Amino acid sequence: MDIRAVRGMNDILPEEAVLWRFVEEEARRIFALYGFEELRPPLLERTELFLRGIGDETDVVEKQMYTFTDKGGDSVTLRPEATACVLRAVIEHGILNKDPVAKLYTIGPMFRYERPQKGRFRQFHQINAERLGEDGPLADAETLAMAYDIVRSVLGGEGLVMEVNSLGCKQCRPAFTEALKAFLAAREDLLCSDCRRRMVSNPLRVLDCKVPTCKEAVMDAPTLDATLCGGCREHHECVKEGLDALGVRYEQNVHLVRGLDYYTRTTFEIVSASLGSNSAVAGGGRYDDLLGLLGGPPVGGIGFAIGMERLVMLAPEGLAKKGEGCFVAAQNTHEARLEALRLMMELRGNGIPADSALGRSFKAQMRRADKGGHPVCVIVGEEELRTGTVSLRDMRTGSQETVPRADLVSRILSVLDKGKGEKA
RNA sequence: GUGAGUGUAGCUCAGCUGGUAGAGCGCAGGAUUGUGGCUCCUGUGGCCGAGGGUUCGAUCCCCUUCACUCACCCCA
Repeated sequence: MDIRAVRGMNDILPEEAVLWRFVEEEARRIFALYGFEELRPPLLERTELFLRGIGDETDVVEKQMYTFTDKGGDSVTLRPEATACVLRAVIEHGILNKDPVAKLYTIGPMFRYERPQKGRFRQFHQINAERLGEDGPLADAETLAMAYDIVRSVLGGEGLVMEVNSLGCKQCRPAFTEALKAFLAAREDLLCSDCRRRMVSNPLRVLDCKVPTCKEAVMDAPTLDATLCGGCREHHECVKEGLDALGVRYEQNVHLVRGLDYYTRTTFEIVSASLGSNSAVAGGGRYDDLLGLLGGPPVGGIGFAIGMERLVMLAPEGLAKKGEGCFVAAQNTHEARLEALRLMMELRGNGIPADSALGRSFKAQMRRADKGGHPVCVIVGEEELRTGTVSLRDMRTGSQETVPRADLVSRILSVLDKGKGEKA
């Protein structure tokens, strides 16, 4: 084979897709519980949307976007994240004019041109939520709780930590940034070479550095919560009260920083130690100025993204099971095979999945019935044809019964039901 | 963009100081001519990532290149 998948873009094979579907279904179920509705924007947007939305000095925009000129001469970009896309759609369709509050989710692929490694790909998938028009802290708390619920529904809560922080607003953050720059400048010789560069371009990032000496150097750096303005401080305290009320355990992480420019006030990450260096399963926060920046009404919002690859990677074994149906095996005669076809159509007509491998030897058919994990095998042979019956073999116990053809559907339904009951 | 590691069967991997490949799993068939799993037997399967060099001879040594993986960076 010469042609391989594009670097960083993965096939999700049938065995894995079962789990992916499970994860998506859990997310949709929980979104519905929280009153969120789905919005599906396109994968391709005008490049300027991301330049304005994400910030043109961020890494994502500077070096990670799949940008090209289309045949009409427009610069377009495969979306690197969903927030800007959803907000664009909200503004374009005047959604907030009909209802001042919008709770939206979207699930799908994102694209960033990065070097792939564990938990990081060029096409990756996010479960994304945006909540617009509610600027109060309790909306933050509830949104964080929802993110945690989704992650926990797949991972079970073990080894997960919800980390929260406040980045302040456009009034109080500049003061903090200045204080931090001054602090770092005084300790420049203790920092790694990357951090020396960052202390100018993006001083907040230094707080997040993983180099031990840097970690030590910033131990007693000025912290955000010390310089937050009264409004931000109150907001943050109330978010935490809300999380307490919702029963979400969290840790304050004053070094938690986000890579996209638009965040204000509340930010959070859900991290898992077992993910290696890309430890965040989910991340997000509040963006009070973004909607206005993109030409929408001056209201705030809060959102998050959950990394599906990372979620799937951490999911326990055997979480999602294949749907159960039956397998139809026929003896090697033309008549038996035709009868098998008729039976399968009748089964499917009654909503029962029916698989087969009619061209193969009878033994091979039975083997496939077993490997496919079907609980029931329907057997059609000369004997059954002659007597107007079919044989039903319970593949789990090995017991077999012969029933009148007319009773096939009802018998199978009851066997499948019984199997479900035993599992539950 | 930077660094390190790894490329051998569909998958996971062995292959000694250079002599043109092996196992397990899988798949197919049989033992069991109408019955899966367990067991046993048989079979299928490879331009040893690609190109060049050294050598009588290279999966093995050298160079180049590509791919993958991990880490940095950044993020979900």
